Amino acid sequence: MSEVAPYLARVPGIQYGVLDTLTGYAVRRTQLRMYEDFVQALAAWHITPPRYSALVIISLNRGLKLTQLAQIMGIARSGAVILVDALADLGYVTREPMPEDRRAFSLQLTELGRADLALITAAVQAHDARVTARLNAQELETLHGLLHKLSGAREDDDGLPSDQ
Amino acid sequence: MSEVAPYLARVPGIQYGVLDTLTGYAVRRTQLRMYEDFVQALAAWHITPPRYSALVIISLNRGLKLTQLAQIMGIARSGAVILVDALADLGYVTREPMPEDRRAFSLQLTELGRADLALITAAVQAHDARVTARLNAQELETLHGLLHKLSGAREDDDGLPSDQ
DNA sequence: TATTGTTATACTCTATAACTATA
DNA sequence: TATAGTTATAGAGTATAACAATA
Repeated sequence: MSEVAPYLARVPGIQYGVLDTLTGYAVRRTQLRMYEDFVQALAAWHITPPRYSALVIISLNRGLKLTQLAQIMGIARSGAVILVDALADLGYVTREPMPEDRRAFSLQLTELGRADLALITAAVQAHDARVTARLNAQELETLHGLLHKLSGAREDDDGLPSDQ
Repeated sequence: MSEVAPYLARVPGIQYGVLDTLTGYAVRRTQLRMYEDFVQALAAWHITPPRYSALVIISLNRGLKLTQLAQIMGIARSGAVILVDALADLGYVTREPMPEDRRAFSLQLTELGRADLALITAAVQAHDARVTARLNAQELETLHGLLHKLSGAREDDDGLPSDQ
């Protein structure tokens, strides 16, 4: 057993003062709690949040190059290499040669990757539903709308993809 | 200039699929964006979110021991040592001997720490207000209430300190 | 010259475990 | 024996920079 309790759990009898008025602190508490639950819930699959995001994005956007994946995820190319290596080690992703550019590879989900992604997605959705179980459908919709405003959507961005 | 764009920024033309339906993903996007903005806004003060939380908690809860700070922040004692060392290097915190237990120290804010904390808090509040500028007062109140439900408050927890 | 994927390297943050001095 | 603070060490996760192959 660890000496460390869940991150930022509220301790009775402690004054938090201005921290309780900051949106950033509330978001951080929530994110740490959900992240931790995700990692535990998906531990058996060896899937972390970034790995799951990469799997979903690769599955939905065929022929993605490693550099594109890095841009989409906002990480360095060297980080994308490590991420793709991990997904390849799990047998979920392969690097396919691109005839039109022999420097690059096309990231592809394997059959196993596609099959397991369905199961993993079910586990992720169950985790998400469990953690948000205290909110009803309308509250969830409200929360998503508010978070969408905060997370950088531009006023003129309708959120729809510009092509495909 | 870095090769890396802000983390998880939405890329036009990319399909995100199930990711857009997950509360955890929305919270993570928001948290990363706000965290990054905090760090930039407070860079001149050498204050990160954990350092700020520690400063506030030390200032509001006199005579705190390092082990208690670690428990409150949900980190290991070794991490609290590093945190307190950083705040001590900034001249904001001192370790005062506790006559009743010569193993322990009482964490105290210095005069400089108390004075600068007021200025730092103003900068933090300005950052928080700027990042949440797209939400009106009622939306902010709604968001805080929803996040509070998600971040682990128990049904029977009125949020009030049990003593002091 | 620029780009793609890769490797080398380092920095930050976090953890566990062992140590010391006290209790 | 147990606890408070510390130190040593290691593991993620991230970054920058340099490299070979290709454009």
